[in-house]
Amino acid sequence: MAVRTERLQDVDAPSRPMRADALRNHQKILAAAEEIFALDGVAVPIDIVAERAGVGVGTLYRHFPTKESLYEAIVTTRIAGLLGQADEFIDDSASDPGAALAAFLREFARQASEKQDLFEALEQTGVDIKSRFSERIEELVEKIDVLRRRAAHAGAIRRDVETSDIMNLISGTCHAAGHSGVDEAGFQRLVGIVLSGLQPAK
Amino acid sequence: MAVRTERLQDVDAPSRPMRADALRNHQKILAAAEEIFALDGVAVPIDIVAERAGVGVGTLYRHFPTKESLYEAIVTTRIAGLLGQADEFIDDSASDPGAALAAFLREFARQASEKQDLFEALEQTGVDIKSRFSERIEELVEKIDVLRRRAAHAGAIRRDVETSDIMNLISGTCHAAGHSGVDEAGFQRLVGIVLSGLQPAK
DNA sequence: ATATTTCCGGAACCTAGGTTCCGTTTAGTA
DNA sequence: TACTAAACGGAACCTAGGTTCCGGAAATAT
Repeated sequence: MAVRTERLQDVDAPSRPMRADALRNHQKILAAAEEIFALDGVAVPIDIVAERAGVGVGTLYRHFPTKESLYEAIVTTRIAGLLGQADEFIDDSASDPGAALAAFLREFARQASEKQDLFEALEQTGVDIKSRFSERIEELVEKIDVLRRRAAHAGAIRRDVETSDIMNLISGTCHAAGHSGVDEAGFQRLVGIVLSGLQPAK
Repeated sequence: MAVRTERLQDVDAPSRPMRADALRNHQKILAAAEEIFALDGVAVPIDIVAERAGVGVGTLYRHFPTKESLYEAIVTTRIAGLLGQADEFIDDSASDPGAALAAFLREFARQASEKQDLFEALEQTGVDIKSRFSERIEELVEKIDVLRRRAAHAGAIRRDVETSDIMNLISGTCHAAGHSGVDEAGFQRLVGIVLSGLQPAK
């Protein structure tokens, strides 16, 4: 779940602590959005989210001025989680680079496949710069790039693939898998194919 | 281009041949839609298509009772083209099965990547059955399945991949490539990765 | 307990895009 | 050329979904 609660009023505005009910609603909204966006994607009407949170739309808009801002809050949290996991793989210098990359990508794909919102965000990588979490995605790309370079250096994957290729393959696969309703097993098979495609030609 | 012109009135309705201007408009609409859908995808407002065709919306709706019906007409034509090409690869018993599959998939992917509408249609494979061209896609899957089986039998690709896997990988890749604006070269690289991922483990 | 201030809820508003309607135009025909 | 039926065009309509507004509740401060 991992929800941000602190600092809900603007910086340097020591006015007053947020009212108790307001805080409660804020979290209810985040929780509801997390659940519903994951299941149905961002296309879900905002009213549904409000209803699920047991709150009026007006209240929802008081906390998040825009549907996109709510979406952004959720996705940013999700990506933050991935960033943490990426770091673990990067720091674990024990395992071999090829395995580290593969393991991370599998995890990455697994999450993207079960959180509609996440992959909907990913598949926009490089499109409209307007979305504010694009810099989070940049960070993610950086980290994957580290793993990719190491794997390439170790000869575990081709040298001519770029990190953006990897992103495209994974997010594309997630997309297709999501839309045609394959099960977890089938999904991992797809990722497996992509991973073996990344290996150097024999 | 390849546009259907015949039989625009219902079957067994020998009433009268279509008026000349009507026929002309019909084709202008199809041509405009083909161009615009390919470029901008199905999401483009219907008014734009009408404008591009130099026709009022009313006229457009006289020829195609629904936006979806227009879309369907375009996509059906596109898929028909692919079916033809698939047959060529199937009939050409000279070339080796692995190469035939790869060549067809490359061509398939190339077309999907340059026709937004096509891949938007493909990525719905298996979702809503309502779209009437779903049976065309079935046909396509059948043909790809022939190529796949032969390639598998010849040992050119793994035996554990299903045709739906291939469809998912290709259409997913098209999707991602389309959304992140890679060039033709980058795109073929992605397809290449997928293709080599399909090969048996060394 | 009362005043003050924040917050709540949901009706109302606005926009975009698909679809329909109908007065006008034009092709086909005698 | 005049008549009729088919086709045209685009204003108007309808719906869905995001966003705003404001009178009424509810917390917190005094």
